[in-house]
Amino acid sequence: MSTLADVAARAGVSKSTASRALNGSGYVSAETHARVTRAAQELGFVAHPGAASLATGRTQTVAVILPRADRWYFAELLDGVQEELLTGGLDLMLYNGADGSEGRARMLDHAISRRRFDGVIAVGIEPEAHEIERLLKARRPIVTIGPHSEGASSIMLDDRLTAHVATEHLIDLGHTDIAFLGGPADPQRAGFGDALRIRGYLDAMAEAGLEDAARIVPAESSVPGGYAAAGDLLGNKRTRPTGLLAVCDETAVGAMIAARRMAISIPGELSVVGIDDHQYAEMFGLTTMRQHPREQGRTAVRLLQERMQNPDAPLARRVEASALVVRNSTAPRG
Amino acid sequence: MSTLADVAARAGVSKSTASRALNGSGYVSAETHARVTRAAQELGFVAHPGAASLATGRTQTVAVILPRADRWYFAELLDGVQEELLTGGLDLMLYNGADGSEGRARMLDHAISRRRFDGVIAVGIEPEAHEIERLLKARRPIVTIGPHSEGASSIMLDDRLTAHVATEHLIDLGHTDIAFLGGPADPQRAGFGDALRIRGYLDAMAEAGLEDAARIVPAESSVPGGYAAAGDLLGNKRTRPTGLLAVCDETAVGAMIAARRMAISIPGELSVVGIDDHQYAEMFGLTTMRQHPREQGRTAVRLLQERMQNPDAPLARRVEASALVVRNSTAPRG
DNA sequence: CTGTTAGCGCTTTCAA
DNA sequence: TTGAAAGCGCTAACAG
Repeated sequence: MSTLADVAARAGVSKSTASRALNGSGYVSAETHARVTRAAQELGFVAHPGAASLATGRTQTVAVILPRADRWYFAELLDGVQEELLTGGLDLMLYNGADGSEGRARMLDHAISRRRFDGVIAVGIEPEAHEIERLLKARRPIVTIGPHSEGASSIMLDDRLTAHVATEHLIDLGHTDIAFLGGPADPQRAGFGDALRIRGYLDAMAEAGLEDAARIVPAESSVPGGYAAAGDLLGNKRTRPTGLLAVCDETAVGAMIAARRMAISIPGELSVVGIDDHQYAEMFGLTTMRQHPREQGRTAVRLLQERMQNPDAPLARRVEASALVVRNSTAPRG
Repeated sequence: MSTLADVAARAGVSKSTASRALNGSGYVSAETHARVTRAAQELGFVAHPGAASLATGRTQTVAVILPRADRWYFAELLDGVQEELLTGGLDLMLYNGADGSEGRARMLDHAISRRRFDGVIAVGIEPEAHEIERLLKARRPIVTIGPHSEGASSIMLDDRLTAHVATEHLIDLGHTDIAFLGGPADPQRAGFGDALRIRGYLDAMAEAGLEDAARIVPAESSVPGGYAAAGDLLGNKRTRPTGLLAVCDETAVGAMIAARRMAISIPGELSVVGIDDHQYAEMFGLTTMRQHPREQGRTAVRLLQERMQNPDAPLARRVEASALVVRNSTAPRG
């Protein structure tokens, strides 16, 4: 509850000197600095953020836009962002709402108009939604995680390569009938990342001369989603593939559970590869492409901070690689 | 970028009148009100939150303290909170960090000292951590979700009754050898909710004269946690229980997967009950006690708003009931 | 290196 | 019902 004036009085200096000493900006003698810091400490002084923001235009807050928190990937990301923000003394204002949901647009408007943040980390924003353009109008630096957008720094998994490598892994094991499990029923509406994963899968199939065998089975990115989709796909023994690349580990796990229910042995009769290296992958023995959302979150904060300090800093565009983690869900074609 | 002064000028009134018109406080003629609102609209005016907060002391922000975002329960809760906050035009400042984690205390101090929020929603705070006391010092209303604390409103599941009912369900089916799966290895360190669930389980067992058969098998509240713990528990056919109450659905699902791997039929040889009605419960046919974290989140916001508007409003203490949802994971003892 | 002086944009008495 | 004026607590020129 004490104000800068109190601190200044106690230290026997003016408010401006106190301010300078506390912010480390401008010249202050070592002795004065010490006196002021001590006074502040003794009074338990903490600057009123509203007042500071009014005076400087800065808020020490980062907005995080997230489609949802209930998937492993996003939750991990969020944790990483939070950790890194904390070390910088920045606050995290969360705006979570599904793409295209009713509240989402309203949320974004609300967020932007109140401009309560110095920077934005936007996760999984679809370029065609033009959300980035609206954010850019707020003239705050932006880092996207997922699809890259003009005017923003970005971090993304090399989705295409990831799916390519995963598919090749199956091909190398001798599989020729490999299905891709994931994406919406209407492939046109596939999210950016999903579309790239499908692309990588198709490329790899084509390179191996298997383009005719390629098939894409829509599935939600969740365990029940993978379970349901795999149920249909694996039901008929005649048409069942021997290899499966899932859009993410959750979907892959769902498929594995479905397979087990149908008494299809993994990896004996069916090899499954996921993408993520989800917390559950280990227990299911799932072969997968590992990515590090937590690290991505931390990196996003660092990139953002650079541009918050220097708005003219160049935009960064990071593409992350993933590594194949082989467990027991894949084996040579029987 | 336009300020209240701009709006006032455009509407041909003073700043104070404009402010009154926009905030709906005080007397303003209908005609003036209309003119001001129009002017504000045309200019796309939005009050600078920092300035408003400096003048009023209020921030239109609610802090949410969460142990983690990667579990279904917390993620759902968060979504509910966000939705409801949005309808009230409030912003959500997130502080997530595991109980007792290194950053957690720092986070809380940071949050409190900056007092950037008008109220707090604290999820799963353990009473003995004294975090609530520290929050109360910030003199902001608090709603806890989970353990109740003096001085705060609270919403909690009736954990004890829930576990009691779930256990009774198994007893009614004729089971006598029923284990509880969950809680830490050292029962003293069980979280508040977990401890109550264990209590409810023990009570029900005792009431049925089964106290000697009661046993508690520690397990993490996660699928892999349930899987690992069930592996040990179910391994020996001699000592294997016929009924299992898991601390949450994730643990229950893990146990079901473990059972299936060991070719233990559910519900033929083993009945399993969970708590939550998790997104996955349906697909696993899991019998469970349903709770509604999303609704709990919304309710928390409403309770908080009441006390934000009127600090003298009485503290609320809501205890929510859960309902038994019977699926296919439970059956009469074979 | 330090103090004085103006605000930042809004709300809120108080008088009119 | 409206306006003038005084801050809220901080920062940032500008002098000194």
